[in-house]
Amino acid sequence: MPSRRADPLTLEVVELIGDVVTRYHQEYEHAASSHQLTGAQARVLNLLSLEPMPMRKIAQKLRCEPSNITGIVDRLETRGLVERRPDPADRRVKLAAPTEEGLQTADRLRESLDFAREPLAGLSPAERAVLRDLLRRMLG
Amino acid sequence: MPSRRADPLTLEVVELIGDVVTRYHQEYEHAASSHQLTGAQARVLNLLSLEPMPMRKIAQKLRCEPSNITGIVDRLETRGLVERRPDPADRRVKLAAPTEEGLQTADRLRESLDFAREPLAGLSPAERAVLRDLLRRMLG
DNA sequence: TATTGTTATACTCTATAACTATA
DNA sequence: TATAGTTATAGAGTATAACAATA
Repeated sequence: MPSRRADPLTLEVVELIGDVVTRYHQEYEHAASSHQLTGAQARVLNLLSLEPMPMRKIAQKLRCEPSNITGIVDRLETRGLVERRPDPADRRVKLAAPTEEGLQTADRLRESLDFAREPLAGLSPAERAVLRDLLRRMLG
Repeated sequence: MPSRRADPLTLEVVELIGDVVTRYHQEYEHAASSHQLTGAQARVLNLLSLEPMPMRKIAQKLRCEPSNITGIVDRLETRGLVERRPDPADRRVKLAAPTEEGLQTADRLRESLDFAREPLAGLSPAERAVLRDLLRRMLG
């Protein structure tokens, strides 16, 4: 791939997207650590609060090796936020599911995780629709 | 902060931004590892390729503790991509600077790091300007 | 044989605290 | 005293490979 020089406008948009990504991650980590969770733990807890799932599926969602999930769920389980249940349909499978306390933590986390909600408040509904359409096209 | 329920449009935009963040990070890590670098190493190398700087300043840019930078620069130095130079003005300071090979690696990395360039190719200049303005307002 | 989850291993990133050499 | 960089330490995330239980 030859290095085509992008125009200044494109470069600025690329940089702005990088800024959004940076801020998003900072606020995500901060929100997680305010609940004594790491970013990875918060992501798994959020995932499970939507729907209990096998360890392997968590790894697929997070795009990492299944062996990593063992440790992350171990730590959430030690904290009493998640539990492992047998899968009646397949005894090899363990279903990870949030406890009642885990669901509450996930809810409180989600409230502080809607980073974009505040900045979007400054945009009109029409502008938000434009932003939505542009982002959709960016993501293909 | 009470949990106000956001409208569907806002929620979709929030989710789309999350998708952009996810894809950005995946492509960043992939581009870095294609050069046998970790994400943190790639970020430091890119930073230094713009301008040599003291170890402490790298930590400020990356928003991490200075002690972490020692190891990251160590690994880049072992690879021959970065070198430590004395600061004539203050003998406590070590300036981290890219080697010739480090600059070349940074250049090749940058070519594959302009993630947004390709997706933006589908947007007209006018649409890019709209996106730029919306992102600017999001970032305050 | 193939799949699920785990264990063992090794590396990297991260923060904290203590150390050194300068200022 | 204060600052720059390092070292030591510990915890967490990650990938790879090998393993037991089950399909």
